[in-house]
Amino acid sequence: MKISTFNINSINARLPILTSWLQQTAQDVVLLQEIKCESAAFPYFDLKTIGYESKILGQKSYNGVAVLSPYKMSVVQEGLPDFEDENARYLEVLVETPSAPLHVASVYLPNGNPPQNNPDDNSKFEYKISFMNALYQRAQKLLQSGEKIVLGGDFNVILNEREVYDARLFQNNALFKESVKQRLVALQYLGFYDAFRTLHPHDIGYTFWDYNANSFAADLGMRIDYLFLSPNITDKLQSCFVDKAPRKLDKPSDHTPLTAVFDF
DNA sequence: ATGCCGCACCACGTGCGA
Repeated sequence: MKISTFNINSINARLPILTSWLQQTAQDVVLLQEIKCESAAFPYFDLKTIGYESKILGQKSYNGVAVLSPYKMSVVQEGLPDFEDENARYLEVLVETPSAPLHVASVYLPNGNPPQNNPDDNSKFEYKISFMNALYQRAQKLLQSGEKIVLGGDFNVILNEREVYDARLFQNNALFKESVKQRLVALQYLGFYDAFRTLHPHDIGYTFWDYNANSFAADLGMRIDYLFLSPNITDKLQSCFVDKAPRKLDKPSDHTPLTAVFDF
């Protein structure tokens, strides 16, 4: 069982990269973020042609999340429960894999930094905190179900100074605020395991590099994409790695996929 | 990196991202 998360930064701008990556890596479940389109513009047919069904929560221009799989899927939750959200940032799907039903969520957490033209506006940060609170509540409920669960996506959180190329530059950034880090730590204390860190306690695991300058070539990255696993699949985790190949292509996303492989 | 790039769109400038 191979599961990946990938912030695609517009699925239509990235369709050739996505389809060739899918064909080369043969995924069982893919969690996409920032598809940046509504259902009418989503490339269902192109993905179906290479063997993938799609469930999406779309939005024009911004945000938008999706789950791809060759297996039967049913949507469980569009958006977080008890959380009014005008943005498409959370999609929960039950995937009927050959070995077991798998409950997955594609998560695109808000960035939380203020708009450029209004640095004192903290409304986006408050929105981020509210989203994280609602996500915590949902995660708690999911764990109680006893199902096999993967919460994956772009969490827009740098957990500590070792997860970014230069923490000094992010001291006041919404990705690195104490209240934000604490909430992602709290999610783990519920019983969700950070797949990459579970198997790689010390390795660099950057998943994002800015488009600017030579961020990727110089490895000026950060680890902000995660696969969080329920305990009943963490013990079946065989490997977890950042797949840097798609980031090296022409016209890449600024993120690259994170992949986990299980022995079920 | 306080946007040097790239995306979408009521598009040739603006909003947004991390």
